[in-house]
Amino acid sequence: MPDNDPMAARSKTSASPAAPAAPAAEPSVPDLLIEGQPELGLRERKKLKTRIAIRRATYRLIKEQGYDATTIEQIAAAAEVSPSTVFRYFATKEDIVLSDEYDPVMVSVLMARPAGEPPLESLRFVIVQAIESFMETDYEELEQRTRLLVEVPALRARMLDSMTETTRLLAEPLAIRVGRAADDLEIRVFTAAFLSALLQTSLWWGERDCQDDLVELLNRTVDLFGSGFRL
Amino acid sequence: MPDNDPMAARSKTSASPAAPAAPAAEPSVPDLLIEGQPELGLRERKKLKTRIAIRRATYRLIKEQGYDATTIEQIAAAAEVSPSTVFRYFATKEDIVLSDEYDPVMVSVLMARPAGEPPLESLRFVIVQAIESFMETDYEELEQRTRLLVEVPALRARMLDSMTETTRLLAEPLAIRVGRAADDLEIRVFTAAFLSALLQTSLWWGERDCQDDLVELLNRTVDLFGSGFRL
DNA sequence: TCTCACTTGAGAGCTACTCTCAAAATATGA
DNA sequence: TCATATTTTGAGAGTAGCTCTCAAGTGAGA
Repeated sequence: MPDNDPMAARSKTSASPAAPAAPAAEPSVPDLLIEGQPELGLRERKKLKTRIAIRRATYRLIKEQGYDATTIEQIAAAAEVSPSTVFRYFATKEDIVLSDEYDPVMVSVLMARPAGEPPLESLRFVIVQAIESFMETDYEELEQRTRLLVEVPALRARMLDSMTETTRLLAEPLAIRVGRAADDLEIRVFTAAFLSALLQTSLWWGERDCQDDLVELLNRTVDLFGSGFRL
Repeated sequence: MPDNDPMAARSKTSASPAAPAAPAAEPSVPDLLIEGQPELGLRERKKLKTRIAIRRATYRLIKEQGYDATTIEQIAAAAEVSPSTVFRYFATKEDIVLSDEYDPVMVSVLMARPAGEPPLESLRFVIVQAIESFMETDYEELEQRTRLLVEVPALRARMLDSMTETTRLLAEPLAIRVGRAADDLEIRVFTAAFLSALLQTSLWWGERDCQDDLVELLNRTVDLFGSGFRL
């Protein structure tokens, strides 16, 4: 696992505090994120562009130097905004890498599932669909993100943490579907365990260099849940 | 949920950078941690004392001021050591609150389980035993820790993160017991899901003010696993 | 008692992150 | 088209967690 060489990193940054910033091409706003929106004003479009520019710059710099060696200052310089602006768009450095907008989509997909479907199968559908759509949209990024998750503890921690929120988000509609209270213990435990299992599956995939079929792995994991863990 | 008031915190710290430190009584080394040790030298005893003093000071200050408002400097002052020393004993501020030595104990308990016992039941035994022993030793701390876990996102994140290591630690002996490879996907997923479920159960307990019987809750959670999540 | 290894404190330094304030850009209404 | 209100941005100062180095202090063993 080729980790960041701290010595190299430090001497590099002290030599040139702002990164060697190739000013990056104007980011165009991908259709996916606009779709269905009622005419974005200039302000909104600019914001989206800035957001994307920051993310792109971050991924590029991390690829070149590693996560730890990449500072917010460098990211800001490369994205041609000020450091303050970076923090206005992303709460933490980890969020620049991890943030996505899939959660609400997953919730609406979940709610659209036929009544009476077992919760486990509903979640299977939701997650497989989410992953497949991610793979179609930007397979490259899925892989890089997964690799980073494997390599960088801080990112793993943040991911784990954000799953807490996802758990809450999914647990509520699930509870309703099976006629339980919104804060039901079993529902919550089930959801959290499920998400944790998915993350481990992704990590397993990443650790093996993304060679396997991720969707198949996920299905194996879901099957394991259904079997009552008879190993 | 009474969170830390940042305004109050800031004005307090800027008024008196070092905490109002009641110098704290000499900590005595609890038997539990010495048990079976072959005579601790003076040096080792001192180290243990320092470790305990830091933890005590931290818990006290957090109780008085909240987690975020408590700085390492204050902790160091209250424990009567230098800030550098605090970091020599604990890698992160979160670790001061969370670190324990239960992991290796759990592993050895797990390995002592009868061959042929279903993995789920082995883990049930391990975890119930760990919690019960924690409750006997220091119920107060268990409660305070759980409450902090509920209230402080940073602590939750760190806890989640440390579970990754616990997963690895438990997965290997488990794999051996059922005759699978050490890095088997199913074993790893199972272990991670299980631990995640336990944490959620603890949080649920904490959110309800530690009123319920934690061991009973844990057993419910394990039962849910065995049922194949038929909700 | 002397020496060696370990532990500690002091202090400088880095970076993520927060806050404030004034300037720039955009939206809005006449 | 211009003037005004609202957002967004950059600059800069500040906090705190964490790392590293180095010299001084302290327990262990001969």
